[in-house]
Amino acid sequence: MDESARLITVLRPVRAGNAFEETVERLLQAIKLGVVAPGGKLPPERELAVQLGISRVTLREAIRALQEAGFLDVRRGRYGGAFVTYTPPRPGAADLRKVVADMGTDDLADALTFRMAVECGAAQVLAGAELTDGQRDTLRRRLADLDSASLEDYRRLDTAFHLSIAELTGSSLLAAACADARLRVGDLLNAIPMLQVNLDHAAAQHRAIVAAILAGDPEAARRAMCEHLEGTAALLRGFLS
Amino acid sequence: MDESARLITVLRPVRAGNAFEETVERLLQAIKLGVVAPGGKLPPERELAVQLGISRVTLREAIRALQEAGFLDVRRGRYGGAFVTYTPPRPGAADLRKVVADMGTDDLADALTFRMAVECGAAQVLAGAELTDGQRDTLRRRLADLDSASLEDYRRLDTAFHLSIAELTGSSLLAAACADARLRVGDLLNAIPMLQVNLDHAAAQHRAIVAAILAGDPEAARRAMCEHLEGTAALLRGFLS
DNA sequence: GTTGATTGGGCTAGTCTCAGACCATTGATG
DNA sequence: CATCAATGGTCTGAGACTAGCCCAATCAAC
Repeated sequence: MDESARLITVLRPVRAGNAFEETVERLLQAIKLGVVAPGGKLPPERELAVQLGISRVTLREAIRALQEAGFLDVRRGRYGGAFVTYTPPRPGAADLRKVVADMGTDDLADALTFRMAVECGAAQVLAGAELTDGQRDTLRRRLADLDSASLEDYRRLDTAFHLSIAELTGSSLLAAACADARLRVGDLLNAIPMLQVNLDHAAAQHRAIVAAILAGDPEAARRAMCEHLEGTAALLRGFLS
Repeated sequence: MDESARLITVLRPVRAGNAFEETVERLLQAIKLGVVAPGGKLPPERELAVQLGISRVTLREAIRALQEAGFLDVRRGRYGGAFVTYTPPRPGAADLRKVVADMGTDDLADALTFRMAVECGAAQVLAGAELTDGQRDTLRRRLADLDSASLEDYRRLDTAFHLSIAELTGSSLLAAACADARLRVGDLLNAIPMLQVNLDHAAAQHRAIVAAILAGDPEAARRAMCEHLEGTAALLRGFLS
C-alpha cells in the first residue's frame, strides 16, 4: 500500500464505458432491483433522458438493446412506453457458481466489503439522526411490506427496505452508494435459494435494525445491520464451498 | 420518500459532465488531496490518459486548464512533465463561509453524512478483518507520519491516513467512496484554522482509531472514527454559527 | 558534442453524442 | 367517428471524444 496505490484510487477511470453501455447498465439495475416493478413502465423517453443526463438518441439505443434482450416491451402511442417484462429467475444454488465466476472472486469480496461498509454506515447515521414522524412511518411501512411479502415480491421489497434506510439519511451520495452496492450483489442474492429458515432469520434481523434506528441507538443499529449482512455473506460462502 | 425517490436515486445522471470537466475535477482532487505532493509530478500524459480512461487530447486540455489556473507547471523534454505548483491556502475562518456558500448547505450536509457513513464503515470493516503484518505496519507508519507532520504537510498526511484505512480493506469500491467523500469536504477542511488544541485532540483520536483496528475491535473502531469525524463536523458548525 | 530515450505538442480521420425538429401511432374522450 | 394529447420513431447538422501517428524539446549518458 504505497503511494502508487493512492494514485490508482484517485486517478481511476473517469468513465466506466461509453454513454450507451452505462445507460444499459443503469436501466438493467433499475429493472433487476425492482425499482420499476415487473409490468411497470419506465418514465417517458424525453423525461428519462433528462434524468439520466443523456440524449434521447442514446437512451433509445439502450432501450432497444434491453428490448431485444427481452427485458422490456416497448409500445407506441398514448399510454404507451417501455414496460418491464423481466421477472427474477427461479433461484437455485446451481447458478450461483456461474454468477460468481462471471464477476470474479476479487470483485465479489470487493462488493461484499463495500456493501458491509456503506449499509452499516447508513444504519448508524440514520439511527443517530433525529427522525420526523413521516420518516419513522416510512421505515415501519417498509418493514411491514417486507414481512407480508410473497416469495415473488420478496427480493424487490427487501431491496426497497435496504435502500430506504440510506435514502432516509437525506444524503443522496449515500443513497447512491448503497444502491450501487446493492446492484453489485443483486445477481448473487437472486441466485440464493430462499429457505423459510433464512427468511425468518432475516425478518428478525430486519426488525432489530428498525428497532435500533427508531430507538436512536447508532451502536445497536450498526451491529444489527452488520449481523444481517454477515448472515447473507455467510450464506453465500456456504453455497460456494 | 415514495417510489419516485427511489427512481431518482437509481436513475440519476449517468454523466456528471463532459470528459474534460470530469478530468479537471479529478486532477484537481489529486492535487488538493496531496496525492501528488507540491513539487511532485503527474504521471506522463500517455500513461495518465490510460489510467483515467480518456484520450490524450482530452487529458491535455484538462492539464492546460489547470496550468492556466496556476496549479501546474508543465515542462517539455525528458524528465519533464506536469509539476504541481499548488500549495494549500493559509486557512482562516473568513474563507469558510465562502466555501460553504459555493457548495450549498444541502450539499454540505450530504457530504458530511456520506463521509461519516463510509469512513466509519471502512474503520469497522478493517477492524473486523485479519490483518497481515505489512498492513499493520502501514497503518502504524501512517499514524507516525501524521504525528510528526509539520503544519505544512498536515492536511496531506491526514488525508493519506484516512484513505489508507479504506485502501487497506482491499475494497477498491470502498477506497473510491472514501476518496470521493474526502474530496467533497476537502475545501472545507482547508478553510478550517489549525489550532494546536484541535490537532492534539485529533492526534489522540487517530491513535484510538488505530489501536481499535489493530486490536480487531470493530465496535471500538467505528466509535472512535465516529467521534473523530463528529469532532470535525462540530468544528465546522462552530465556525459557521 | 553527439546520441538516444523520454516527454510534451500537434494533427487528422473517424466515431460517439447531442439538441432539436418533425413524423407516426395509439387510445381515451367527446 | 373525429379529435387530440401523449408517446415512441426518425433524421440532421454540429460538437465532443478518440486512436494513432509524427514532430519538437530536453537532458543524462557516453
